[in-house]
This record gives sequence, structure tokens and C-alpha cells, in this order.
Amino acid sequence: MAFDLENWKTQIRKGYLELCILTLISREGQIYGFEILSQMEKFEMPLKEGTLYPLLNRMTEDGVLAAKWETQGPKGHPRKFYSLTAAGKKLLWGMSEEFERMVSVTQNLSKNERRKKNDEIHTA
Amino acid sequence: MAFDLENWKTQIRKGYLELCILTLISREGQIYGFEILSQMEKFEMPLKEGTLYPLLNRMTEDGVLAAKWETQGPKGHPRKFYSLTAAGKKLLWGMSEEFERMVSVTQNLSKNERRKKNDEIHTA
DNA sequence: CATATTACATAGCCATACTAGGTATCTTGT
DNA sequence: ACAAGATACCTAGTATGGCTATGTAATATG
Repeated sequence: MAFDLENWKTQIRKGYLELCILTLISREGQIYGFEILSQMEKFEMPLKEGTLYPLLNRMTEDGVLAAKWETQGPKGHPRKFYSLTAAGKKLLWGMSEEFERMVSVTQNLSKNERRKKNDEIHTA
Repeated sequence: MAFDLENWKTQIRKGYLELCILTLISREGQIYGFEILSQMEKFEMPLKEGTLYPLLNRMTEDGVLAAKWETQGPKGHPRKFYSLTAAGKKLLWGMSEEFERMVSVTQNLSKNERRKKNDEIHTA
């Protein structure tokens, strides 16, 4: 409701988590959900199951990820492994490019001092 | 509906635009809405009026921004100038810190090669 | 055999960006 | 004088993704 830092941190994660997770899958080649959770925690960007699984299902439905079940022999819960499709790799590339652009915009905004029109401020 | 790059670009802007705009206001000291639109366009991060004005009103209601109307003498449409409150400065600081953290996480995710089990990668 | 851990899944809530419109004032061309 | 465009702000409604809370199963452990 109120505009506080915690709420903002939730908002800024939208889209960003997908970039992180696609990057992680790309790096690992293939990986299953629970392992993503622990890796993301290791990288100090933890997320909840209720965030991850809908995200993975969405991206699988949309042809960004390929999923296959693997049983762990006689023991262990079966795991659903995800990997990038060709479309997924292309998407990740586009996302990385845009994110870098965003980073450079914030850097420019912070850095560039306003030089032109010192006089204009007095308007009137 | 579909998971495409354009939709993602909309999502990733959530929260990010607020960081940009607070940074811009901080830099300018005070600035009015229409000028924000043209500055953001100059920095290659354009946004629509329907995005900006609700955002400014929200942040004003929540005590992040201070707003005051200024008439342009006998000529010109009156302008609503925004500046950061103390709470706004504090919020911007927290947001910048978090954004930098996010950037470093993506860098680590992209960079760090998986060293353990090299053999596993070459399979097939 | 009860509890914890591993592992995946979904319904419902909420905040933000976008689309598409609206109002009002001032400038410019004819 | 009047139409068109630029300046300037505003809002209702929609779509989307992250979060909370909860559920289901299987295996491991004391």
C-alpha cells in the first residue's frame, strides 16, 4: 500500500528474476527447480517456491524452456529438469542486452551533471 | 499473454522507472512532469504520460516527493514541480543500493563458471 | 511412526506499467 | 478570427508477475 523500500524491492524483481533464472539455466545446461532455489540463495537472491514454479511453467508453456522428468533410480523424489530452447537462448540474449542498457541509463542519470541552461531555472 | 521480449521489457520496468525518476529529480533539484518525459526520452528511456503522472501522484501521497504548482507568469500552462523529501532521499539511497546489488548478482551469475563436475557438461 | 526434508504445484492478492482516453492553456499559420 | 498543434496534467481500466499460503507425495531420520 504505502510506498516503502520493501514493496519496491518486490516490484523491481519483476522480470529480473526471469533474467537471473534463464542465466542460471544457461550456465548449468540443465537444472531442476529445487536446485535453482538453492543456487539463487547462494547468490544472495533467494526466491520462494510460489514464485519459481509458476515462472518455470509459464516459460515452458511458451517454448522458452524444455522440461523433462528424471527419476532418481529407486530412491529420491523425481526431478523436473529444465534447459533452454533455441527461442530461450535468443530471449536471454535480448534480455541481457536490455538489462545492460538499463544499467548504463541509471549510471548516466546519476553521473551527468546538468550544465546547459543554468539561467533557465529562473523562468518567469 | 505470450512470453516475449516486449512483454518482458514492460515487466522489468516495474520499480526501475521509479529509480530513474527519483535519480533524475535528485539531480535536478526540482523538475516538472513534462520535463521528466523529455529528459527520460533524451536518456533513451522514454515513458508515457499515463505511466508518469500516476507514479508522481503516488509518491507525493506517500511523502516521497514534495509538489508545488508554479504559474508561468501571464503566459504558459502552470507546472507542477517535484522535489525529494527527506524520506525520498533516504528511499532513493536504499533503491540505488539494492539495484547495484542486483547488477552484481547478474554479473556473478554470468561470470562464474561451474567448476565442479566438468565431465558432466560434455555428456552427449 | 511421526517429523523433517526433498520436490513440485496452484489459487488468490496486490502493485505497477500500459492503453486510451480526457481537460485546459498557449502559440502559430492562414 | 479560427483551426491545428504543442504544452501540461490527469484518470479509468487491463494485463502481468511476485508473494502468501496451502496442498500433494515421496524419501530419510530419530
